[in-house]
Amino acid sequence: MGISDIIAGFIQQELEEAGGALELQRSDLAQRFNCVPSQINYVMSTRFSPEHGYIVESRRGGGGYIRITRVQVDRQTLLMHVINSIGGTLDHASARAITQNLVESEAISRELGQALLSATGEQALHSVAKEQRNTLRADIFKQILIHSV
Amino acid sequence: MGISDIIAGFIQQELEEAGGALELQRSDLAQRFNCVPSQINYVMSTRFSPEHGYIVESRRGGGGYIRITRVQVDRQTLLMHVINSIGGTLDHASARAITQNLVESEAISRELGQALLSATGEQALHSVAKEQRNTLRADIFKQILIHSV
DNA sequence: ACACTTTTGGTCAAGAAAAGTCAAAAACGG
DNA sequence: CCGTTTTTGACTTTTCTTGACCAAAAGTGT
Repeated sequence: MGISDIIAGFIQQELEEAGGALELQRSDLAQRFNCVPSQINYVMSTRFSPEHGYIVESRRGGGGYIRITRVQVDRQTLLMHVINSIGGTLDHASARAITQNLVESEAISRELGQALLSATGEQALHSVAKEQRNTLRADIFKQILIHSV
Repeated sequence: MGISDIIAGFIQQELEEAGGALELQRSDLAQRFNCVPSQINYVMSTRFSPEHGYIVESRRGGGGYIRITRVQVDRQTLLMHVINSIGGTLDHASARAITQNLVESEAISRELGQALLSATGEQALHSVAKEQRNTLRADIFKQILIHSV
């Protein structure tokens, strides 16, 4: 087991104790585990990405920090389920149906639902050839959902 | 947390109590927080700028002051302004800058800002030819904003 | 009125304190 | 052996702090 796993484990434990949100300093962590600071970035991007159910915010400069927040599981699993169920293409009618479901089950806000439909509507995609639209629509749709977690 | 954050927090609290407008003295503040006066200018320009929704006026000389007024911009006109200012194409860096401005001025929520960037990011658009992306990005960006009003 | 002094606030640039990026090198699994 | 994941470190960018010097408004004495 490499150092990345050890660091990830430590963070998860801390997160547990802190109840889901945690603020730490990159250089501190690096020092504690005797690794280069950029290792922390690696751990963040491979194990605490939105896809994994975490939000990571940070700030540079004096007093900088890295804040990790674990996102609600219910919502997350539902969203992941939806994301995975969307294949490589998505037609407009399906997009509408899925969005409506998500909004009604309160997995996403009405506002975000509107954004999903706006971003993947015919108006937005009209410059792209018809045969390409459903592929693109799937990509955009999934990207928005992934990053909304 | 650095001193800038502490000062900003203090001012915001005072602003709250005073109902949105506040007059203070630079040297007083500096003394209270034990920092150089120019630190106050730094806090003003980084946290109470117009983009953050504040107007700051000041006067030098005897009885000088710094007056901070919280102002709420009309969301709709600001959005329309932005939408109109976006031409037929939009590169990723500009999209990021505009989004950040909108979020910071509270014209859109952080969530919608994230959606904007997700929908117009390289990830989402990778299936489309590079030469087409900036056009498409502009379309998507505008559609989301238009329907968010 | 006018010149001088005092009292404020403004600007800018240097340096320090973080965090981010990216790609090469190393380690690992099949 | 080959492809993927991990580890490192050189270089970049952002944010914050400090201090020296500048500019304006008010006060004061003539």
